Amino acid sequence: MPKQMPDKPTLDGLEASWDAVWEEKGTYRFDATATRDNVYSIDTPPPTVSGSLHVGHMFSYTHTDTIARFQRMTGKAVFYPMGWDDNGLPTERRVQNYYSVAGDASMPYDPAWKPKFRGDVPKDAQREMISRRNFIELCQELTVEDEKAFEHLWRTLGLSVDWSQTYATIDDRSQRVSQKAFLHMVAAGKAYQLEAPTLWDIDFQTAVAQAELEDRELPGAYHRIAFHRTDGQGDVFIETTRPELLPACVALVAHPDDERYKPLFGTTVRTPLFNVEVPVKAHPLAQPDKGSGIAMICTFGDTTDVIWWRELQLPTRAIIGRNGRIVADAPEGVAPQPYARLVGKTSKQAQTETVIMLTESGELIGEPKKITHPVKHFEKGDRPLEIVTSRQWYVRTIENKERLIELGRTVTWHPDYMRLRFENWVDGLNGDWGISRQRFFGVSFPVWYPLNADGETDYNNPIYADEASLPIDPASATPPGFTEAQRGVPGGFVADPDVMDTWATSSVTPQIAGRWTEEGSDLFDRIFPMDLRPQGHDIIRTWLFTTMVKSHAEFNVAPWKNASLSGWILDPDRKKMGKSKGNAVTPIDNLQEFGSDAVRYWAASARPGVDTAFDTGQMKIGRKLAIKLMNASKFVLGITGGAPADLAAVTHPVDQAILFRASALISETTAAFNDYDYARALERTETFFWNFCDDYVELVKNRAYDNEGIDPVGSASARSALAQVLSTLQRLLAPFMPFVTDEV
RNA sequence: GGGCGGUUAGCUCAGUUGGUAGAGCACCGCCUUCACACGGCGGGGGUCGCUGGUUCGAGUCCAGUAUCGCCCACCA
Repeated sequence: MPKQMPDKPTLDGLEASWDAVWEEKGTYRFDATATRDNVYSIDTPPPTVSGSLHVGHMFSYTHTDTIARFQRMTGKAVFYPMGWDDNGLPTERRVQNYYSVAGDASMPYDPAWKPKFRGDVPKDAQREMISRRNFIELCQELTVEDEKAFEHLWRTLGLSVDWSQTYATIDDRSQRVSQKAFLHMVAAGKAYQLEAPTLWDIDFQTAVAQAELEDRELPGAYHRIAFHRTDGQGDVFIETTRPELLPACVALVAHPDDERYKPLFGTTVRTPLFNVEVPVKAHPLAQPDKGSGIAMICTFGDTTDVIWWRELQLPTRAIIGRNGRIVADAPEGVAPQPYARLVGKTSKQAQTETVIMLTESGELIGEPKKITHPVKHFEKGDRPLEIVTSRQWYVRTIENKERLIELGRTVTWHPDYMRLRFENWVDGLNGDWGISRQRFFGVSFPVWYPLNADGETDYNNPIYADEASLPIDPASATPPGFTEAQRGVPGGFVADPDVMDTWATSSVTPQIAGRWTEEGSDLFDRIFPMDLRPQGHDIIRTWLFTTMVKSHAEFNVAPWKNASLSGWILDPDRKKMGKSKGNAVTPIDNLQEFGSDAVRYWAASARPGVDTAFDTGQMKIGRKLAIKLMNASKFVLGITGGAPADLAAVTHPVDQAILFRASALISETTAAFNDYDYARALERTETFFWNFCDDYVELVKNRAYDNEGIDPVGSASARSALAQVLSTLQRLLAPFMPFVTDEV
């Protein structure tokens, strides 16, 4: 029903009132009967609900929303779901602290169990061990509150999401889809398990994937150490930053063309202190200009060690345990006396002790030379990664590099150069994708292993769950053909204790949102491959890449037609916001201060992919624009009485000219939107709007009023043109400022 | 070492077939006249990183270079 035109239009309160209207009318509901060619589907990024809200969220989600609103206005049925990423380490850590619990994958589910504490954990409380399923239930309980806060923010911001299409990455639907996709890959030979050296976080005690690594500059020192030639011809000097790995040394290596070391190839040397005979080998990866040009190979100091160990077929002498401490038993052949002095120590402590021993024995040459060097870390971890041998699940990527790049080229990238980041990442992969994690809050592998008569696990004959039984937790469910009483006993079975990496779940968001293979649902066929994947450019190597891998494995097509990459929000010091402490702004405050349309204006002013400074000045401009639109509309509607435009009445050349320009603007902005350049569409519309107000309106004002009644034809012409252009402007601005345009 | 992006007014940025440099903010000045003081109008301010080339004409195209940032590789 028409509202009374206010004397003084205001932006205040529009968010709440229009959100209620949109919800009540189901304005943004997906039409599930629409056919694929009339659907526009969006693979919305599920935000990490255990993280805090920040302005970066509003920024990138606004970009997507302008596209969604544009597509809806072209007549498409827009599939715009929302997911919550509650799966993974951040949630797990919060749950541990909030309820004072820890997960134990071997414990059975106890449906009656309740937590003793909720946030009010006494300092001396002992963490209670609970089953994985109980742990997951706590995670779900705790994240519900966060999800509410996010939904409130999104609604206030005016995201035209269909709120009946939501999911959480740990809910049953996500688990079923993740497990099913996994079983398909196993059946097709695209996923496999392998016991191999793995990058390992000693604090979280889990494997870590290549995509989760980050380098940090740490102080270190080159230690020059003497190895003794077994032919009695003197010593060979190596330089190492990790002398504590001496007992793990399995060979020395130099470049095949290095004249200094050529005579040594094929001979052996003895390690200092530990007195192990190791060969001297040649390998092209050895760099003559690094250190002394000859390096010790340890199992394992870094990823190059792994390559040498594999390619030169060297033995294994592992000394670092999964907790990062030196293991109790010395590898075979290692002198026990000096080794005993290292047992139980951390790498750092062991290094100090080794240096003392080497100094005592005279085998450390000179003072260690201090350096700083990059050291690999888990991006969420504190201490450097170690490499330990462990059994993990992998998805084949290396053999599919070419095909993945090819599929990447079937996607239209916005901006286009982001495609190269994807291709560079794929091109640079040096191992398959490790998807198993030794954690609790994640999707479990639907797998058990038989135990032989001696109670040993038979990893070669895994028992896979039936697809019909998914989702399942093997720690609680019993494999086909067994009874629960056989769990953990010889001749029985054990569950796979691991969970999937968080990316192994979020990499199937199109399948989750689209209810893939869900009984009674044909949604997936209507939305897949999806039209758009919007996301930040920082997670091309994770989310975008892994989604491509899964889509390739299951469907052999790219999961979307377009990928649009949003930039970062930078604080005024050009630092990434939210990373450094104290500069994070609460988004809801911005929305209240400037109005959602103004914040959306700021976000939409940034060109696709461009890192953008947080700028309240730009929000002020947006607010000004929204107010101007109100006032201009008040003027036009006041003069026309809200009557629709009669284009036949537009006879005056000035009026025809403005319609002509408006028409050109529609073409230009439509083209920009079709090219995902929302910023251009906004900028052109804004420029036109200000010219319209400043020039055209002032020019025709008196003729439109026609207070004297001397030119009714000219007046009608102006009124119709005003009404028509105002209507055009409302629609062109609607994707950016939905609250004020709907109000008008 | 490889790849990518930026470099235009004090600040944040736009500038799409090459055709006499733009916006907002900030600064200064004017205006409460019937859409707009949560405002309007006007003003000052730029050798478009640098060098060379193509062209009648280059912020725009080409080559080179400097510099900042991001990603990757290296990690003895």
